[in-house]
Amino acid sequence: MTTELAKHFEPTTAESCYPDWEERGRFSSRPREGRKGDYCIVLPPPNVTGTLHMGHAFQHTLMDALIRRERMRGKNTLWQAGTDHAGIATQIVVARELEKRGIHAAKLPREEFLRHAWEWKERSGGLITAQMRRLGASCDWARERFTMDDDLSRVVISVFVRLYEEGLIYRGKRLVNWDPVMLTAVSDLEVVSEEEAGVMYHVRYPFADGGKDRGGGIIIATTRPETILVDGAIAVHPEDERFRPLLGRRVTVPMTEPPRDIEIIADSFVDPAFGAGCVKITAAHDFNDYAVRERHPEKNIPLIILFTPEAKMNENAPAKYQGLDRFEARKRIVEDLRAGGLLIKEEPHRYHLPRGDRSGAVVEPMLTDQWFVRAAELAPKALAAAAEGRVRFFPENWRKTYQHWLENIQDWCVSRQLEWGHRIPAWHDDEGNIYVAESEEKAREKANGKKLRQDSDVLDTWFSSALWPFSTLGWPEENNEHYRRYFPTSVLVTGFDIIFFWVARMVMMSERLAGKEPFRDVYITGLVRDAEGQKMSKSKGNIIDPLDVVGGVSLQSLLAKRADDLMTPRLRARIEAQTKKDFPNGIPPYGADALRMTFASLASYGRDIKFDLERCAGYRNFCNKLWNAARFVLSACADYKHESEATDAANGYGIPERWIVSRLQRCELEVENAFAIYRFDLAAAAIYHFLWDDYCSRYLEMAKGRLLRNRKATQRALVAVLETALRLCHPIMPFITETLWQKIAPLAGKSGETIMLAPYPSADKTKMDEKAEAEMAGFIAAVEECRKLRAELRIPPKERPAVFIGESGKATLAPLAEDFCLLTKTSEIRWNNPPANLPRVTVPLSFPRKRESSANAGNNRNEDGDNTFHLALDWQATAAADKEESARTEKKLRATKAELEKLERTLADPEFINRAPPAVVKKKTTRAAALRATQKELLRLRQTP
RNA sequence: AGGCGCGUAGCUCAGUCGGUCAGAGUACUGCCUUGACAUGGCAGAGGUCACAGGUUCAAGUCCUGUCGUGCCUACCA
Repeated sequence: MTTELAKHFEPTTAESCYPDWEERGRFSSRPREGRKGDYCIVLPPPNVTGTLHMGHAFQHTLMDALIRRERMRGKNTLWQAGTDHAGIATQIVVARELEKRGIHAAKLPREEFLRHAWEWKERSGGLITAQMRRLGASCDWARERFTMDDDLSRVVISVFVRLYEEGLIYRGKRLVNWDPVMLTAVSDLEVVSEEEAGVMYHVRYPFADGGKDRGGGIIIATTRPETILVDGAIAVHPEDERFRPLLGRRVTVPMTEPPRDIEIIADSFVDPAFGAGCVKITAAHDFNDYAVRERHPEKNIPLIILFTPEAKMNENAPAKYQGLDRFEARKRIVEDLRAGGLLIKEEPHRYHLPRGDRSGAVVEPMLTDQWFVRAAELAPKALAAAAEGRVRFFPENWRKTYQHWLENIQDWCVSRQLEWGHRIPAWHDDEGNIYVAESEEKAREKANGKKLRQDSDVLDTWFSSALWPFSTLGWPEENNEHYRRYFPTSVLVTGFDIIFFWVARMVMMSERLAGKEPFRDVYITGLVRDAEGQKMSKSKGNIIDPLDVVGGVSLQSLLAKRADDLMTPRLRARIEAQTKKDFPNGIPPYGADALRMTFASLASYGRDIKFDLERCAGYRNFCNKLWNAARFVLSACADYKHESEATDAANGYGIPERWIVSRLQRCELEVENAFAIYRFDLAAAAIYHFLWDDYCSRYLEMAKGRLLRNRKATQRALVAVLETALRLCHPIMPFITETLWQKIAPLAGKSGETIMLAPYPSADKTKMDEKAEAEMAGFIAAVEECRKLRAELRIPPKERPAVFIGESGKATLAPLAEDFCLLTKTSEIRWNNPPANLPRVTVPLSFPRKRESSANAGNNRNEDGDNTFHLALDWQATAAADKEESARTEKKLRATKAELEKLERTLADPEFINRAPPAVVKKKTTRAAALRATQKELLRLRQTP
């Protein structure tokens, strides 16, 4: 060999092939002659808020595996990459960065802030794509996009204009979730509610007529006493007898200046059993209350806004409260209520507080002008796409979640009061008219040259994301080659956390605008969590950077990454302690292939992926195993010259060669079935077991002996199977397979510059060999029984005793006698029933189904009438080993007896015989016969010593 | 409150059509540095499949309920 392989797999070396792939255009989506179909995945564009996390790496691995496999299967493939501007998230990050440099983002002119944001985008976007490359992602980088690229922005604007003109977008004053820290509206999806401790205040509103009945007023319960100031009504349940007499009566709102009266009205949303049984109605600051007002237009319930955008008390509050923060105001008002004798009761109360998911601030329902999409009009087609199976979910049950949301869909607030994003293409004149157009010029035309200013809002990020699958492919240019070829895309791979945010909205927009579904399949992945099942998050300090798993990281760097940014020292100390405990020596380098294999094997249909580095270590070992297998093959086949493919007979293939080839087909079939339903874990497991158990532990070990006897055929099998297996694993482990394939492929007579474009293996049924598999199954069983016997008898490893094998085993084992001796470290086989004084085991043989009834199967039946034979080692056990052996015998006997009794009970049941399928009856009968033989043998053994 | 999951070996999880289905990896125990690999080999121990009913000849698997647990949606002021 001119080029020796290192003794251990070195991931970094293998991973260095990436630039070559890229430079040679291996990832290109350009269609080629003779390709068999098209396959496209659009990458869910990562936010340019920083770097990729484990969840991204996980999903990217799966997408890359799909793409690489289809590329090898001969399709034109496009993996469309790109990043998302991620409006609010990025704006927060950029503002924070500026803060560090002493710049107050809020005070910057819009243009200046945007300049900083673009700088940040360049940096972050570069980091993200570098990370993806490091993990092996085979995106068509030449087509990489950003949601705010000029052409994509133009599409966003034109879609907005179109939907506006079609009446699907409108502007209106509506109650929206307002984030008083970010100073923007947020959609209901961006609000997280968690239970928190609060206080329920019971407050008396005096009767306006001065009546002293019922204690002189009505008592309401509230958690937000500060909003009393702008109450518009009191509501009770229409059938609540306690309050019925009060309907229509008026009460005075406490502490208003000048005092205001409001009416007691009936509305069935009030729960008589909760709180005081009656509710104050603050229509401008509560969604329920707003709805009450809409239901009772005749009552003219006032709609008074109490807060500034920062959630401070505005001019509608009495002078003494004006300018106070809402929570400060609450304290003061409670004090004043108490002083005025109107505070009847305070009790601790747990309730859900809505907070902005980005800022963490308590969100305020606020009446503002916003832009909305009439989602309810878009939903039916999106529902139909799923119902008709044009869009299929994997796993299927996520379809229900999708449907449920679409069936209950609300209008979508798409305006955000931010700098960073697609500016809404609407212009206002001084008279309050609005002109929606694709450019200022066009707007001015519509406005007859009036002085205009553009709406200062930008669009929700998800608005542009919803167009991503087709806008990146060239839509609305219907003739664009990529659009025609690759749309609808093949599969969307994403997490369940954004089914609402993104998946449903993409389908809605695509159905409406492109007239078809955006993707055929939706594969919903689980969410990557840490080894304890905690969600990975910066604030928890349990983030793992995927590249640190690939390349390793010292404890120091890890601590710096996790804790440096944290403001609170206590949190910092806790995270440092936890990190030191979890990774006392940092993280060793596992390599991209091992990480990818880990991700694949964790990708079952479960919801949570607990990421455990131990698992990763297992697959790193697997890489090393594969590496060393190749190393062995290369050294064993240094003198091998490939000759053209021939029949098994001409190849000189024996049973083991036919067996390993057959097993390979089976593995290929399993992988194919697994990929078809996105069960990457099953594909990974099939590959793992084939390579480790069948190829390495069994065939390769046998090959060591067979190379001496049947060199050429053994070499051919070793090389051909390994070469195919490398191609089979390539989609999951691209680097190691490319490196090894470069060395192995020439031996196998394969040409080609890269494994990436070599054909993907698919099972060849003619190479499945049931007979060889059955005979090898018998052989393997014999080897395992013999090894167990060795271990039980405590035979030192260096000893090579002879082995007795009963006559009925001869047909199966004689052709493999030398292999048997090699694998069991025995000297020779003596073909007669073991002498009675030696402990022996019973080995079952299996036969190919087709030949089961044929005449020669009978030759292998022993005196018990079942397909077994006896095996013993020519070795006198020591007393100690003997004692242990007899203990084991007892245990086996108990287990055998128990199973046999259970089986016999079943077989004795006439119902079972009558109703169960004959195949099952036969199976159990056979099993019972085998157990009886085993039991007989064990009983004999117990008496012999 | 509704919806969707989950509960299988110490840990992380497979188990598709009800019948070789009590499984894998990892951790653990013993032996082995044998010419691909100690990131390895051989062997071993370890589970009342959360619990209770039901359907069935047959249930980890299907049905009902209970307990535990997680997520999502909507919420009572």
